[in-house]
Amino acid sequence: MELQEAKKQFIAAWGSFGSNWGINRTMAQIHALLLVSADPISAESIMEALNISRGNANMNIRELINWGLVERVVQAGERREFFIAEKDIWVVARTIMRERKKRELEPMLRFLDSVKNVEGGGNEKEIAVFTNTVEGIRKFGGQANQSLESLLKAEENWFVSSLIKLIR
Amino acid sequence: MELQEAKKQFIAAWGSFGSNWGINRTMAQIHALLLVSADPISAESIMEALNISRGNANMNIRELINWGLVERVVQAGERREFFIAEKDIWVVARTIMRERKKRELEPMLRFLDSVKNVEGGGNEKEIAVFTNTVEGIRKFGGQANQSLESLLKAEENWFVSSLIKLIR
DNA sequence: TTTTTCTTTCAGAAAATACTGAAAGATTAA
DNA sequence: TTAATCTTTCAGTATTTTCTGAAAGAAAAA
Repeated sequence: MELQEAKKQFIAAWGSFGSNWGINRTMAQIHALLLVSADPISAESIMEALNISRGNANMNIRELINWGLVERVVQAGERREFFIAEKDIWVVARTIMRERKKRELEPMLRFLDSVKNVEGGGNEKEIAVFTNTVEGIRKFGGQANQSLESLLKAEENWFVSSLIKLIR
Repeated sequence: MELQEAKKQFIAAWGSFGSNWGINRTMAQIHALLLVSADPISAESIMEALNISRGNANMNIRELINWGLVERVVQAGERREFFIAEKDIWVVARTIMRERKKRELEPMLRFLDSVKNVEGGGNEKEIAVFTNTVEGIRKFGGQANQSLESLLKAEENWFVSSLIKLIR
C-alpha cells in the first residue's frame, strides 16, 4: 500500500475507534495524524489535512494538549506553533490511563462511597440488593484503581516492571 | 440516605459514567436500574422509572440483551416479559471486556495488520515513522488482546485464577 | 375466529454534540 | 508605534445521536 493512502486509512480508523470510547472523532484524527507524522505540524497543515476549520482545530489541539498527548513545539526562526505527539504507545497508553483514572474512576469511587449507607423504610431485601451491588462495584473499582496505580508506578515495582519488560 | 434516593442517584451516576465510555445514557440507566432491583422488572416499569418512551425502552433493553448484560425472564402466570441484570460485577466486567474485545480490539488489530506494509515514494523517514507507530500499536494491542484472553479464560489458568481470587 | 395484551418498528422530532468562520486578542517584526 | 502574522474565542449553524409515539406485528385468551 502507498504511504499516503495508508496514513489516510489509519487516520480514519483511529477516528472511528476513538468515538467508541467517548473521544470525539476529530480529536482522535488529529492525534492519529500527529502519530504518523515524522515532523511537527502546524495548525494550518492539520486544518488542510483533515479539512476542518480553524476553530475546530484549535479546540481539539488544546484538548489533546490537556490530555498530555500532544505538545507544542517552537521551531527555530518560525513564528507559528507546531505540534507533535508522543509516539511511544506505552507512554500514550499510560497517559490515557492516568487521566481517565483521575477524571472518571476516582470520582466514581467517591460517589459510591457516599451512597453505600442506605437506611430503609422496611424493605430489607431491596436494601440488601442495593448495598451488595454497590459494594461489589466499589470493591471492583477500588481494585482496578490500585492495579492501575501499580501499573503507572511500574518503575517502583519490580514485579509489575518485570512483567512489562517481558511483554514490551 | 434513603433507599429510593440512593437508587435514583446511582442510576444518574451510572448513566453519566456510561456516556464517557461510548454507551448511551439511557442504556446505562436501564442497566443501573436493573442492577439495583431485587426483582425482575417489566418494560412498563422501566418506562415509568426512567421517564422514557416505549420505543426507547424497547431499543435499549434489546441492546443490553445483545451485550449479554440483561436477560428476559418469564414469570409464571404473567404474559408480560420481565428483565433482570447479572449482578456479580465480575461477571458483568468480563462480559463487557469480551464484547468490546470482539467488537473493537480485534477489528482494529486486523486493520493494523492490513496497513502495516507500506511502499514509499522515496521518503524513507516518513515510512519508518509510520511503520514503527503502527507496529507499536499492533504489538501493544496484540498484547492487550492476549492478556484479556487469559483473563477471560481464567478458570483454565491457575496463575491468573489465583491472582483474581486474591483480589476478589 | 375475534379480542385483548403485549412487543417491535420506524419516520419524524428533539436534544446533544461538534463545527464554522469572522472577529477579537496576542505576539513579534518593522 | 504601526503593521503583520498567528492564535483564541464564541455565537450561530450543521450534523449526529437519541427519543417519541403511533401503528403494525405477535402471541395468548376468549
